[in-house]
Amino acid sequence: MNHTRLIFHLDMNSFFASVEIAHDQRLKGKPVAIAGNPEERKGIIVTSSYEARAKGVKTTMPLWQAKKRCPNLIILRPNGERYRAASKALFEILYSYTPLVQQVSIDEGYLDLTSYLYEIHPVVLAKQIQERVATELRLPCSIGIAPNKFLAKMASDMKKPNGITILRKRDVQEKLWPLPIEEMYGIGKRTVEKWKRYEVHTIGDLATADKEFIARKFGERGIQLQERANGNDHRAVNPDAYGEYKSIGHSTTLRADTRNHQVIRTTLDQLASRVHQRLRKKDVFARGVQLTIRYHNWKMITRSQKLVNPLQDREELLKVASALFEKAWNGEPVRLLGISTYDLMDRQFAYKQLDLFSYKEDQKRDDLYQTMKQLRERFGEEIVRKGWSKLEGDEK
DNA sequence: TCTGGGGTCCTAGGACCC
DNA sequence: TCTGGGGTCCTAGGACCC
Repeated sequence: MNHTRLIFHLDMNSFFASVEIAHDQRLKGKPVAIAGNPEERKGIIVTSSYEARAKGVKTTMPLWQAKKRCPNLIILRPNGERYRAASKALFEILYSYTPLVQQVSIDEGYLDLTSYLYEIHPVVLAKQIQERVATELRLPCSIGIAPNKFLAKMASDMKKPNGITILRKRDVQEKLWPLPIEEMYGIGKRTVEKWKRYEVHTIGDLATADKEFIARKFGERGIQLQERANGNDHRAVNPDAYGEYKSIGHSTTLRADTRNHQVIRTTLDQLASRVHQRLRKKDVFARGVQLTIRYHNWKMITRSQKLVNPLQDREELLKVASALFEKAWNGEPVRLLGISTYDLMDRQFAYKQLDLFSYKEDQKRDDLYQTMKQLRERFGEEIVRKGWSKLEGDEK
């Protein structure tokens, strides 16, 4: 039951920038950043090389600000195709070690290598993987080695680039606890202040705080974080988690804030098309639709709707999303629009559901037919017909 | 000259049912 | 003549991550 596991977390170092450098060696050693097009108001840093970071370039920073900090910054547009190809090659390498690989994003994944535990030293194994990624793909990565996912994740973050870090349960107190609370995976900018208000400044503070107190102030989530701060995490490496989407959606920032119905209609139309294409590609149906509006002042609202019958059809999706928009829009200029689908199900389940639905409709018709028949038998055709037309007339 | 786009998970409140 | 409590589903918002 209580077996020791061997979990790796592999994290690519500045993935997009590294792929570009691997593709064009002349970029090596230079400050490189990947960023969107400022003309379309998408000019933010997606990622950057370590040379750029050294100059103060940071992810999500507006491009103009990055240029100010690093005037000789080499800026490239994202090349999704190229990154997906590199990612595919990376995971093929990982799968050659074990089928127990859980991809968590394009450039990051967990491996359950427990079966190697007494065969080979974990660090030797990690070096081997790192070497292969470096020689076959010309890409750097960091690997965290631990008995569970949380510790492996924290470990891979400790040495970058090209790091290998072991974090055993017995190392937690010495290596994990001194870290500031903001470095804890799962605690973000928004809650750091709250934690600090309660004198929780380090991961160690969180680990050793009174459990009742944590539960009272931070709820279930707080307790979960405290468990992890103590090095406990029982989540399994789940190879199927990636790709089993819970939602599929697209959103886009408009070139300019707008109240223009035509622009909004066109945008929703395009978003519906993109979402529809992906639903079809995965061959899934959705039982829920969510619409997102971000206003000129960055205020964001969402409106969602559950559906009786699962949909995949583009027109239906557009209809639901448009209706949600009309209901939600306060008339102020819109900055961003998004359409997302959720409660997804495979085709065969969707059809079962549709069949069931039409079955119910049929059932209702049958019931009505039976009732009418009985009425006719009791009161005669003429009376029933009059009653029926009176009813219909009353409705108008 | 502000601030992208893809997701997951959690919480809180209201409706509704028993 | 004052008003329980639990469970489930749905919606909206928000935190967080890459």
